[in-house]
Amino acid sequence: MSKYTTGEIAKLCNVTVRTVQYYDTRGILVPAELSEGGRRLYSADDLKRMKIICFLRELGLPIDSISQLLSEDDPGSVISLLLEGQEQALRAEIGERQEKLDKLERLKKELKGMEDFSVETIGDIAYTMTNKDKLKKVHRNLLLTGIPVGIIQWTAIVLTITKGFWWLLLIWAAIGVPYAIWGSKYYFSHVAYICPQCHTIFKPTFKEAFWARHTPSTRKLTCTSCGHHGFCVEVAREEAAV
Amino acid sequence: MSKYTTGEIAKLCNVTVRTVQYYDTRGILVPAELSEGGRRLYSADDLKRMKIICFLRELGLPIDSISQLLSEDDPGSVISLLLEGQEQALRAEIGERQEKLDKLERLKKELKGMEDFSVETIGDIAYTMTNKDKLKKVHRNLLLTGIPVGIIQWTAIVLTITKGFWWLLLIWAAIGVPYAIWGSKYYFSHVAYICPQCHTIFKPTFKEAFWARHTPSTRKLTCTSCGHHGFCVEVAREEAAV
DNA sequence: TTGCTCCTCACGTCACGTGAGGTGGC
DNA sequence: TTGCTCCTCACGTCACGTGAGGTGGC
Repeated sequence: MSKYTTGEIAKLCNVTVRTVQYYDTRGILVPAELSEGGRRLYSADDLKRMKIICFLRELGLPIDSISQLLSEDDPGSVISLLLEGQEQALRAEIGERQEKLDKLERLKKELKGMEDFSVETIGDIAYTMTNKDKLKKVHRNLLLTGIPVGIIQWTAIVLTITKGFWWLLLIWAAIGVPYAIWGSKYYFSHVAYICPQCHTIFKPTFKEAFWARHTPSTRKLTCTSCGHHGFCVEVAREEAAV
Repeated sequence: MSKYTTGEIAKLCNVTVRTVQYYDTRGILVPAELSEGGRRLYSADDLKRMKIICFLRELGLPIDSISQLLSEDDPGSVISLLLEGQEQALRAEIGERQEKLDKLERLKKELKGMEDFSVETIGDIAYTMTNKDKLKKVHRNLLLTGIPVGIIQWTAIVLTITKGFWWLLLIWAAIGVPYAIWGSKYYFSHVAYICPQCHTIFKPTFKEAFWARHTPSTRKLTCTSCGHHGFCVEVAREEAAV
């Protein structure tokens, strides 16, 4: 009858001696006998058991589950449950890492367009990233109301020019001008700006914001906190913003 | 100047009080001051710092890396290195889980076709799975040599029938018969079988294997170890197999 | 005074890795 | 006798979670 030492088992299963010893202390692979000097001696059956353990570990199953499976009277009923659970766990872990990767890529993309970089910049980017959906909602609200109004306006203008319906200009003014006022008010009361200097989130005056130069995502403003004047990134305003 | 307690910081950053305390002991977020009673009091800057820490933690960056980044004079040069490293780490982790998932799916598929299941069955499946590539190679070798021989044989047969070249039958015999003998010898000296009863990997006699009923992956044999007679899964023979 | 929050130990997690110091077995 | 293998503690990993027992602050 062939006997294996700890080191032999380890080599045959591509693990360390420490791992074989550990499985003994965990009670999952107890050697068939001990030598007089206290060395572990494994049988051929032990080797088979170890191979099974290693295979299940390669699926990521925790030792407790393997232990349960190996000591079960009817392993057939347990195995599918364990595998199902493990599959879910692995998918969850992959999803988690994927989310982190996505966030990381977004951060990398944002950082690429930066000239002078400080740690606070990361805070600003983090804020705009988590805030992005909210800001989109503000933009969409304005767009959804703006499109019908725009259609009415252009219809009025076209009819005025082609047909000479001058009275349509009155309707244009009656609808378009109040809408423009309401729209601007709505917009500037739902957004705020991040100062690139002191990284404070501030609300500019309506007048300054209305007339300021801007790009799709920034606006040239004066920070109400530190007085810095320059392009500031636009974000949706938090309800609890001070 | 607004001051935040541990609990307030925790709530504003969606973490537990314990986490905030832990970041203090790690020296990554030390409160601006302590109350007379020893309570942590955080400043607005501390809150910003905490937000940055939380964001970086959401990317999976270890605390040591964050600590390094936050204390760096020139964080711009460090950040891209850290992000690059983290991206690689995440991809590696995803790949690892994906591999485990693939193995798990293969195991599930194999288990589906099983009627009576014991733990040792997993060992057999594990063995066939890791052994699969080797077995494929044996099959391929036989196929690659068999195809040209087969073509010669069929050509000989066709010419024999259509043209009446009877002497071609001699060539057919001279090539085909030795090849069949060599091929069979080659095949059965490179495969072995797993007994479904005692899970031993055994080598049947040439004669029994040659005449045995078989499917693409099994063969009806008598186990040399336990004497069980039934269909046994075919595997490639290990060099060191005893 | 009474809840509620916060404080500091201190152990637990999971599967081993990594010495340290000693010994068995060929 | 000399390497080599193996043995048993025992601490370390990583970012907190979870009590226990006590106290600050409104």
